[in-house]
Amino acid sequence: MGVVTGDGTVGKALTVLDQVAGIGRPVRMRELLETSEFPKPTLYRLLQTLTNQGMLTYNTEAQTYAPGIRLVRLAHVAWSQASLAPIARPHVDALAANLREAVHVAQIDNGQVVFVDKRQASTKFSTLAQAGQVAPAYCTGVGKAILAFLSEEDLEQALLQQAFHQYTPATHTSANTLRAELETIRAEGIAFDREEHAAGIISIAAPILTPSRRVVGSISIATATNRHSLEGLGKFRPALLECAQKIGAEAQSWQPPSLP
Amino acid sequence: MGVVTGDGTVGKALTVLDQVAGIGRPVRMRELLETSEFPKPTLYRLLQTLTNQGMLTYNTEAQTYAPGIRLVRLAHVAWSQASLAPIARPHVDALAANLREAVHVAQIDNGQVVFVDKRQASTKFSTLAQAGQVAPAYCTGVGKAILAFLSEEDLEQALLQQAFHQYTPATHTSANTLRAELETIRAEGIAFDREEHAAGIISIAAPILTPSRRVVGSISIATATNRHSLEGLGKFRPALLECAQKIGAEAQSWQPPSLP
DNA sequence: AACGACGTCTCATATAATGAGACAAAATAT
DNA sequence: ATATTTTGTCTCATTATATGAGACGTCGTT
Repeated sequence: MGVVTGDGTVGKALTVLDQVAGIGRPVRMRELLETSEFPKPTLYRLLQTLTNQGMLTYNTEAQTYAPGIRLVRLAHVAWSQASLAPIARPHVDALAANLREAVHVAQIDNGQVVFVDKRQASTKFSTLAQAGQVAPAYCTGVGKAILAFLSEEDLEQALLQQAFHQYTPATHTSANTLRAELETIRAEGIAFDREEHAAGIISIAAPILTPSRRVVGSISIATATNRHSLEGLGKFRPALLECAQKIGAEAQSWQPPSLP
Repeated sequence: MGVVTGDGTVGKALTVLDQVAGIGRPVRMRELLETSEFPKPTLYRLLQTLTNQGMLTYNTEAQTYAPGIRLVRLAHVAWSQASLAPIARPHVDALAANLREAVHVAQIDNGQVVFVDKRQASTKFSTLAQAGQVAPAYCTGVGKAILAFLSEEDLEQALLQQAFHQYTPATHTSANTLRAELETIRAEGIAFDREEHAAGIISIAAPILTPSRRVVGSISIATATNRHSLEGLGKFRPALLECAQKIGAEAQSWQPPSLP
């Protein structure tokens, strides 16, 4: 599920690359080996290949691997072409200027949502470093906002890719209860995360729809329950919808990366 | 030079990935084939593999390839770990707030410089989309600022990687004239691009040195000759050095990706 | 000094990839 | 309307690459 297997050595190398990238800090080969599907010499060789190619970097003193500068080079190209963030950013900045909360931009990818940008009026917080974060679709505001507007076929496919793991008592644990809520989201144009993914975190989200009603992503305002209530978040609905509508208008010719 | 060959199928796939990413817009297989080193079925299969893996996306209507969402996911991890930008950004924002010009952050990669961030007080211009851009080291301010502070061994290696192509009459065309200027840069702590890479474009740059005098990158202020003179750029020297020093202090434990 | 942990290397064997040529569909030229 | 060209896709005999058990070396721990 998710990452396609059966693509020979390239697939294996990318699996290793994902594993290193997923750790989020420099990591030794031994630690990678613990959860790797590959035997030690194979893992070693794949790490060597990726390092030689600049996709990973190796710290000889600490004996650790980390993402490499070639990945950074590819990163920016990918971000500017394959994500909504360049189109969305000016609109999200305008929205965020009037808020104390952060505004997120997300897209769907293999049934998960990828946060591609986060903007906040305050510049205290590093933004891009938190982009690229992945979350489940079925229990996030941004995820449900996208699911609700997928085509019937894409929705069925996406529902098969949900784990329905119960993160909190509020989490959907079946496709059927989720379907019912998706109907409501379609009617109201807005999705809420009611502490479904993490206790104490709520959000309000709107889908980004092109003029031809194709869903390409979503935006959300997330906050902590000790800062806002759901009712309080509801007040952001008009501004959020307007912002999403403006992004959608510019995204008519933008093509989201298709599912593998 | 630059990208290591001899890494089998993974190396080939990454070469194709770079080619698609380097185009900067969706591209058809035929166009890729024109400059590809691979025969048609090989290129076709590598493109299929990368698309299956989510590193590229394929638009069936336009029959074009473009970077895929999996690359975006990897992108953000790489950017936050493998680039100086997260550390540098708050300092560069503070510097840029007082300027009309853009401030760039760069790192060295295989003898070239990679721009990893660009900040400007005005938000009119898309910033991140221009990061990831690569330029030669020998004829850019950021490049010369880094070269001047490399170890003897790393400098020799980097000089071998310079093409010394003459972009303008001001461009260095030999290692010897460059070495002389690197001495001056070391003495003054500042590098200038005197229309060496592009006519009409000048910049002032400072290396980012950790407390242990390791060069990890550089920052620069670039402008057009019809907006500033070199003398005018010289006035930014104290602020640029201070900004670089602050970044360097925080970068002591940060490890730049090592050369493959 | 002995042992364990971890990274690195070897090579017989297995698997994956190659690329010329063929084919199909769409686009272009006549 | 028909012929030709272009482009993308597929096949398969052959070649090249990759595998992974076991061994080895270095470093850390006991």
